[in-house]
Amino acid sequence: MNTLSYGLLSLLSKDSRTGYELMQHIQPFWPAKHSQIYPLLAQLEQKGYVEFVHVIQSDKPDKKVYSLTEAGLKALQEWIGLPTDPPVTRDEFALKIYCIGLVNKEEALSMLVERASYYKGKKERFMESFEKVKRQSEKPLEELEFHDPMFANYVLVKKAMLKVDADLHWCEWMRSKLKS
Amino acid sequence: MNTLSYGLLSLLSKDSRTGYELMQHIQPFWPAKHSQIYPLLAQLEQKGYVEFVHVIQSDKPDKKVYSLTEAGLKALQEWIGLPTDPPVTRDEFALKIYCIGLVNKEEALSMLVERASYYKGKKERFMESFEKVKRQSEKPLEELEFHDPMFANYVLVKKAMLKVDADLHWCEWMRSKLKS
DNA sequence: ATGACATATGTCAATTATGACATAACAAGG
DNA sequence: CCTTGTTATGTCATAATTGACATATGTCAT
Repeated sequence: MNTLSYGLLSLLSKDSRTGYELMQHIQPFWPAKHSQIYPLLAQLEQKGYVEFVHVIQSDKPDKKVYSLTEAGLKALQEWIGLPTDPPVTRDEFALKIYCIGLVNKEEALSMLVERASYYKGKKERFMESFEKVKRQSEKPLEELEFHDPMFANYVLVKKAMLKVDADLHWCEWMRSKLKS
Repeated sequence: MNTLSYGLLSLLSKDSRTGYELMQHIQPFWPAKHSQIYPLLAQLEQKGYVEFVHVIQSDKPDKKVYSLTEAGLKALQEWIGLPTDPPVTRDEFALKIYCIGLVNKEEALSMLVERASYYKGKKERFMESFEKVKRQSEKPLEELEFHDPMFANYVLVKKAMLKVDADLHWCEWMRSKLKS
């Protein structure tokens, strides 16, 4: 059982979902392609941690809706108690910045503009998620309690926003550095 | 040629370094073990992008000091102009937070305290790097110019600090949420 | 002295992750 | 009508990454 498998169980602990949906929703925390997800779901099903029902759709292709089993919940709870690996970030842009002096200022500036716009797009999507959480929640977000199912959504979007703000802030700071 | 290979060239564009040193210094941008670095260096040498000299040491094991060649510099410059992959972060802790409601508040709080202390340690190390850059630089850091070899060190430490501050800020905010 | 740790390089099996291929049904736009 | 995009599931070869094993020297603490 690798981390991604536990991640899938984690998502399934809130809602039953298809492999396709799991693939989409796990991206912010643990990027993975469907070609990695589907085999892991089959494994989890064999272990009895998840189960699925075929759902026939007329407008779209049929799907398998997965749910967490009792055994899956138990496995998930044990995993939470285990030591947590530190986050891993691999950033090609930072590697390029390390030797940015090799190109001229104009090229460097255009790279930064592009990266800033990438982060702006990300921020926009996070703001949309934030609004979505706000709409779905009955209470004002600040009053959400620990055990409320919306609590995690709220705090994780907050986390994502803080990080993307830091990235954007650095980009803008760099741009002002390069313009002078 | 994968991203890590170009990353190694990037580091070598500033200083000649051993595989061991490259492994240590590339961690913040692109975590990798020595077992991945050494074979890539051999590949890069075969391609003529780097060269090395054996250095015999009496106090420590002998080492190979790698340098960037002209061909390596050319390859590096071409890579900088190519489109840059977005950063990838995999965060087990975030996956656990998603289903944090499964455990009690006390356990959640202790997980956050631990994660906060992890980030504090990271921040301390970044602050040391910052001080080191400050000492090595002749000019005040804010006055460092684009082509100064210290410029990249300065802006990358700044980047790391901003991100770790965001992480720490979120941890403390979460702690206050859980205590109430 | 004995074990642990840092330096230093290397190989190799196993795991993790990606990209390509494959199929299929419907929607939307040109 | 045709291409492109989304939904939906799956396999497989390849690539990237890790963890274990291997070796050697020196230091430092117990």
